[in-house]
Amino acid sequence: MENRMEIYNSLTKKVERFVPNEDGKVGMYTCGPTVYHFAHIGNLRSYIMEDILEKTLRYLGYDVKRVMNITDVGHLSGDSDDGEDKMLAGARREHKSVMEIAAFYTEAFFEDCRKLYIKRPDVVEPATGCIKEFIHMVQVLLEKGYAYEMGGNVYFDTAKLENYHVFSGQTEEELLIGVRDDVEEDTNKKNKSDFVLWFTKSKFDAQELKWESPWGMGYPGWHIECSSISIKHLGEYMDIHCGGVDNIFPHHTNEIAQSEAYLGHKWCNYWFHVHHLNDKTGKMSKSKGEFLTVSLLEEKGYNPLVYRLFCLQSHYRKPLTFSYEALDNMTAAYNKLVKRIADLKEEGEVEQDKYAAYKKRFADALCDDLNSAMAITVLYDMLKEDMTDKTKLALVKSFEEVLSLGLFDSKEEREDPELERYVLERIEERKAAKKAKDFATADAIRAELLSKGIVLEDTREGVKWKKA
RNA sequence: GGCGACAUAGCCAAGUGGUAAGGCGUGGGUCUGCAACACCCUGAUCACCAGUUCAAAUCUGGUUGUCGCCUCCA
Repeated sequence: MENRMEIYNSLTKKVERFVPNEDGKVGMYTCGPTVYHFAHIGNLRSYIMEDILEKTLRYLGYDVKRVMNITDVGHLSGDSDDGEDKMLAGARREHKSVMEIAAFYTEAFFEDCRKLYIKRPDVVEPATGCIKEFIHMVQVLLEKGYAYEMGGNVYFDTAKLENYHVFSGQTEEELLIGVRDDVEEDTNKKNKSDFVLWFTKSKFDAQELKWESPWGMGYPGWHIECSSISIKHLGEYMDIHCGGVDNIFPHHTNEIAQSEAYLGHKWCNYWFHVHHLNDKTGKMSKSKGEFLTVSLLEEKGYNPLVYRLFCLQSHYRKPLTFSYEALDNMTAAYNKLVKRIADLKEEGEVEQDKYAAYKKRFADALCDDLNSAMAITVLYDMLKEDMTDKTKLALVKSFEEVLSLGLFDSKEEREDPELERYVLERIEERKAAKKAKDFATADAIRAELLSKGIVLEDTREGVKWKKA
């Protein structure tokens, strides 16, 4: 098939034509959440933009297989020996078992995704389900001489690689200068950048979850899971790997190191990284400032899809600053957009030439390094165009395959026959009152419906109503 | 200290060589029993300085600022 997608590749630092290994098929991997707490909306920005990427590829006709891991073990607060497992910290905080915590926050994560209309990946794999595969990979790395045992743990030997720092182009020495001083050094490591593949001994030894391994009872390091899970489901050659920019180092760097050492050849061709959501004070994180979750936005009266639109209006490779003012703006824009689409009628015929032309413009925008803001503009331009409503509706439906903004939701909501009958009755009564110049009664009816959450509007085409 | 990203109107933001898309808001107007909706009109020389060019927001160099990464983070 025709490959027309252009996408920025963090590996080459260039916008490149996207050409999958196998024509028409895409293997896509996403680093999933560490399920020790709720996801904040900054985390979700990545998943929204990855969702757009996946849906764009499908829109273009690719057969996409997308895999996501769930990190429910092995993600330490620090990668050195004294690190504390995030999961365990979460469990202690809430007086629950690690598995309970994992189950709860995994569910919460997908619930957030559902609210944001993020498609669930084809394969979702928890790390704890792949221990056998992790052990196998570590064994192979040991056999090939890329790993060593020291002090009870297995480490990856980064000195065995010529190009470990593939993303940054920095050398070992450069990275060491001025490095943070709050990290305790792990004296077992041969090289500073070596990382743990398998733990059996750590100062923090109260792990709930441990497995038998050739090196003793223990648990996997964080990086091994993504390599292993992706190879398990997508094979030895992967097309595109996604994640937030902060994963570039060390996580993705280490993934590449161990995967390519294990496989003996190039592993993943394209790396897609989404930049951060900031607030006025800087990067949004769980450890400072307001902990913004989807639920919190809902409590404050915001539709999660407004946040999705907010993300789509900016480029994934630019930092985005969150503010309530911006979200208020976006709410107004969103409501206007939905209303405009709800007012389209099933009239006329689809004008095929215009339909095709706008679909092309829309796809072109997305093919231009996922220019979602421009895709939204195409939507607005299309709605302004002089053509039948039927054509516009067909186009909105088509665009929604990628945008997933719930642009038809208000139409669906209307399909409540009982409510509709009642409202139409009241509208008739009001009409009669208005005709008799009894505006007090007319206003009373409008007020009554408003108290039930129904907003009336007198337009040129007659009275319209919607849920507030 | 090293590496990297970004800097466009009140807010969000597109635009990578030919004299600034779009959205929201603001102000004015049309319509209207009122309100709302809808529609029309309304705004910036692109952080700063220097350079390349017939031509720069767009390329080069520098300055300033903001943010990120350099083993917690999407």
